[in-house]
Amino acid sequence: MGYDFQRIEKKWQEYWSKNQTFKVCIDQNKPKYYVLDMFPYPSGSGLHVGHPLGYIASDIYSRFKRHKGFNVLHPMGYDAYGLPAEQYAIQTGTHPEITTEKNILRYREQLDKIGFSFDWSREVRTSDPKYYKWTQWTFIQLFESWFNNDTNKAERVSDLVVYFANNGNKNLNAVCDEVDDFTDAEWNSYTERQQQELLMKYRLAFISETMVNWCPELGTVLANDEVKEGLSERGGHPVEKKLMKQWSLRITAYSQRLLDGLDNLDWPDSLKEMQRNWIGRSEGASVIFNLAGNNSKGEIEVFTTRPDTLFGATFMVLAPEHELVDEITTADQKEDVDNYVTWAKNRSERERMTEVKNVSGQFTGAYAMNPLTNEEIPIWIADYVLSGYGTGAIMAVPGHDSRDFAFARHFNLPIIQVVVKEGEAETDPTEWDDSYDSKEGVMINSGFITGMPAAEAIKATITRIEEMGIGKGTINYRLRDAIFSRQRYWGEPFPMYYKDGMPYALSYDKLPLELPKVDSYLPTKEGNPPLANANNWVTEEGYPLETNTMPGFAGSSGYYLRYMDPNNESEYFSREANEYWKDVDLYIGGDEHAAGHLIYSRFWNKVLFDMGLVCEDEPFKKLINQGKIQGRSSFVYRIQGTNKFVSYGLRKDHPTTALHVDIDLVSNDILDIDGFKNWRSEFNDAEFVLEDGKYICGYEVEKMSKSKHNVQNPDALIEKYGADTLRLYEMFLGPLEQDKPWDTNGIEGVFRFLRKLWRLYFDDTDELIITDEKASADELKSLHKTIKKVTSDIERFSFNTGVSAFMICVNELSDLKCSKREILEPFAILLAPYAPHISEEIWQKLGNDQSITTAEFPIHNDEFLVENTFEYPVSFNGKMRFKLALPVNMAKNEIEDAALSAEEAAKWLEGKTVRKIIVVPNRIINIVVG
RNA sequence: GCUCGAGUGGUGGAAUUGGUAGACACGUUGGACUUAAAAUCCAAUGAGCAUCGCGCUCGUGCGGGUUCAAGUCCCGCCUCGAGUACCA
Repeated sequence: MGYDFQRIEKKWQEYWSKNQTFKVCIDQNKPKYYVLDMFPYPSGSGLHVGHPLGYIASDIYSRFKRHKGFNVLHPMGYDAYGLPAEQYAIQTGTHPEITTEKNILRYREQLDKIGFSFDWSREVRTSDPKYYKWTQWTFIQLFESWFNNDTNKAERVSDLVVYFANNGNKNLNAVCDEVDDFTDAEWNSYTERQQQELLMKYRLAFISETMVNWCPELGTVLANDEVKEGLSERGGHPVEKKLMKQWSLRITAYSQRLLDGLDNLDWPDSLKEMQRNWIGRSEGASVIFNLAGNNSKGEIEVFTTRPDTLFGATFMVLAPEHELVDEITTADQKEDVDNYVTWAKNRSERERMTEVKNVSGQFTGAYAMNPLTNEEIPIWIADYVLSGYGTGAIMAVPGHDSRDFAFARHFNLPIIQVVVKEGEAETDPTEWDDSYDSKEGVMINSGFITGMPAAEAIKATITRIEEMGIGKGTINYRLRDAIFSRQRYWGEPFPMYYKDGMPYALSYDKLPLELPKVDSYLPTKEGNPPLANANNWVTEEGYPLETNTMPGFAGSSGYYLRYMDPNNESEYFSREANEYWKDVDLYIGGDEHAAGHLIYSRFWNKVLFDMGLVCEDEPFKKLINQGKIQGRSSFVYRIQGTNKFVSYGLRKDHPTTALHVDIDLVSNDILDIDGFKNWRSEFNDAEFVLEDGKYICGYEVEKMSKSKHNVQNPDALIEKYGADTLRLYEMFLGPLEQDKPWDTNGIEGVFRFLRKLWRLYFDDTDELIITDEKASADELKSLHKTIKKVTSDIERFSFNTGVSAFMICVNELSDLKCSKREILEPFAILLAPYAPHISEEIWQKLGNDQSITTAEFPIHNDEFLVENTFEYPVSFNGKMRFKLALPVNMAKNEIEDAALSAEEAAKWLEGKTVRKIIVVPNRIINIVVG
């Protein structure tokens, strides 16, 4: 019979499930370890081989940590809200809940077949009211919080109300929208509505009229990270800017803490870099320019990272949306300015981005004063200045900013050089091809800073403008507040209602606010979100409830916390659970979440941390991005105009068209011709030009997709080879972090390895052949070398080399005809994290009645690895010429003598002088001759 | 444009601290076993040269450099991938 993986895998999957082998509870006697996978969105097409890659790695690590005595939390759940189920509902009327449930069942079935050690008693689903109750609860926490810059953390709005009643907003250093000063007396005289409006400007979850990314095709707004190159991430539909009243999260309050927190995280550098870029901190100064002439009372504030170049500012540019545009535009320019503003407004984001090289703008007719030169400079508007960054206005320094340079050239505006490269002389800017943007250089034509290096001039200018009261050093961030409303059905309802036009939070005992049934999943005729279709969508008192729903990232922002205490009915999680499990020790998932989920989660966690609800400031200590598995598409080559197909090697002889062919019809690039003929009716009578009697297919590495016929789902492979083979093979494919093409060609090798391993323990009739005979030195060496290698490979997440270490060991033990318990029992434990089913079976057959998961991981003993001799590679001038076995403890000078007097050395020494001998003990001997 | 990452046999990849380049596996070729197939086992397999079983030369994207020694470090390029994009 041999290795009967189907029987074995079924048996152990049932055993684990029945015995709740992986159920985990708080155990103060054991150290905790929390291994988390990014939970999947259960899509209709089920798992393909790319999904389990990260799960297999995390499962190996979890099982390893259990063997090492840790209490391992390794949960799984579903990110169950999402667009596809909703779109399916719109098309078919099927409630998204039904579609989602069906997909989850399919996912679960597929996951179970791979033999993961998840504690399913902790499963969470973001769409489950028992879960989203806590998403809504957290939203209320955000609504009831504001950010105090003095303490650098979130505090309660209730405390803010007390402060306002006693002090007004004097001396308050909060992150907020623009607020005028008010006194305690004024505050106390305000109506409730006025007070609520003011508080809204401080809340961490707030509603406001903001410029949002509106996607007409999807009928919803999107957060910045959901827009890629002016198109929606989902579906690739055009996105436009639109002013709408929406919920947002004041994540910008945490910009600096989100940036600083990265330093101590064990995350890939590339991912940290992406987050740093996304946060986009830049240091500079804000400077106030007074308007010249009739408008002399007005002022324009700009942000610049180069205050040193202030003397070179020869004009100003405002974003077309800037609030002063109307006010400052002169009568004779009004028409042109209005036309430009209208034109700019109607340009899609995509157009604006792709037409970056086209310079456009319009003079307003107004002038400002350069505060340092007192020269009048013209004020223009142009859409290369963005309303959303800095102050939406810039001082243009065409000599030292390439965009300003292009603009000045186009509109014939003056250019002044104020920075010169060290040691170079001033040149005529009218002859330049480009501006000099570098900070390396010395100031010229710049009044009191002339002669200073630019870096020093930046500091000196900031000091001067602060003294003059016309500006100050400031820091700007690119990060925007997260827009949190979606005009969709399938998402968490906001626990909010409206009274007198202002939103209020529901009381906690009203949670969860369950998603209502609706007749239509589309927006209403009036253009309101789908929830407006619900009957009676009001509070008990009759106040209307919020009709927007939360975005996809709401449910995923704090799910790792719920896993700590998933069945708690009265709290999100208990203090005890949080203090025990603390944070995620290892988080594995894709890097597509760098600017989304991983920033929102960190923010979410920090707010809860500030409120004393969680004990760690950062949620994910170590993070690994598993690479994507790309598809490997196969092609057949049809001779144009015929139904004749030519084999890969001969395709150049004919004009051909390459067609994707289903990868299930191809094995080792050889086409199953009959299968192909039956694949589609049009190929029934196809003819073939073969090479060596075979039809060889071409291949290409592409994204896995249905249309390319290259999707590999794991079920068929498990059917054919078993889960243990799949697990080993996915790991053997290459380094975890690397993108790699899926190619089943190599899977046979891993399958052969497991069968070979089986034969070490069992004979042809499946009788155990293990003996209690004492192991030999060679056998012990092979085992202990492997223990050492496999342990260190798991610890550094090098799973592919771990698999190869197993193969080497099994090859060696087979050669030694080893069948000794002393060797093969520990070996089974070593393998258990990678191939748990076969290891359990062997373990049981060896007479153990407990699951192998309870066994202690073997520790290698260096004594068995000691060698008496080392085979030195002997090099001459760095080129290896021969090998020489010498005792390991031989003295350096003896090694030199031995090498020089070796028989093979003579030929290389003949007629040469030995200039130098390098001996690195137990490494290498290099003889330099000349 | 900017930021980050990667380029090693026919293929996936290994080489952890600068120290034998190509581990392990696939594929291919030849052989054993078998009526045959599957399975299994053995041998060869970077390229080139060779008085083809002594051996030599070249070889980790390209060009330089440091070093006794470079896939690994430094400088300059090329190609591919990812992120981001008028961020002042």
